[in-house]
Amino acid sequence: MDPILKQIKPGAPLPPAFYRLTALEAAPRLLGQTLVRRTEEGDIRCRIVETESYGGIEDKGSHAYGGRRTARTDIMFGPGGTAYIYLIYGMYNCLNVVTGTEGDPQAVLIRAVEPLSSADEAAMRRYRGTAARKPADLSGGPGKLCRALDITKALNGLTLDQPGGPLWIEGGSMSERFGADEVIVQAPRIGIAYAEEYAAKPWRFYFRGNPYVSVIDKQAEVWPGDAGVADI
DNA sequence: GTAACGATTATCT
DNA sequence: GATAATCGTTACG
Repeated sequence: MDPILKQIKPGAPLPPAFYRLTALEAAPRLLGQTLVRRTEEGDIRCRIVETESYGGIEDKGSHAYGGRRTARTDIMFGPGGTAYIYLIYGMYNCLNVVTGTEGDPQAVLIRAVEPLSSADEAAMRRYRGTAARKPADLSGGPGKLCRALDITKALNGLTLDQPGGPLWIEGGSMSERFGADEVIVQAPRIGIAYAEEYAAKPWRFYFRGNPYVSVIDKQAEVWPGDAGVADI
């Protein structure tokens, strides 16, 4: 059993130590956890099913590459446990979970979620506006899930490690996280062709076969899991 | 000041 | 598969 996952309790906020992990350690372990969005009309709960790691100043795919600490990226350099939300292509917001320690920019992009109940799905459909014909249309993609959950830059910098705010993360149930046919796979990240040797790093993680995943990679390999991971 | 572009998506062929 | 949409951020001067 993964020593980090062992400390995650279903329905409870993720332990503070989780947010001190590197993005590469945290990204596969955020799969199956519950993202909760509190709106004026009620809570929307969904399960994280696809993530990407953006870690460190050496990662040419990261906004913080080379140590770029600007007004936009500043939140990535702070301690883990906050939301880094940015606007992409002038149209879509993207949600990241900041991890790591002060001064070390680490972030996990949330690329796909699935609603936990039909009520959650209905609420997400309302925010999306368009008729989602298949699951991935609803919340399979970083921009789509932010639309479906009404996540905008107004929530940038928000704390994610304690419940009660507009957005937080709770442990998912172990049965949900490790269903009989549920396997975590890893593949190269999406949309970072410019990142040279970092473009091919297999730092995208998702549940194989999950219909909400944004892009299926036929060459994806099974994530090896907890080998070599220390207790937190 | 200003130009180039992006961790994307919807729509059209 | 190709391409338009649309604007904040970034780098450069």
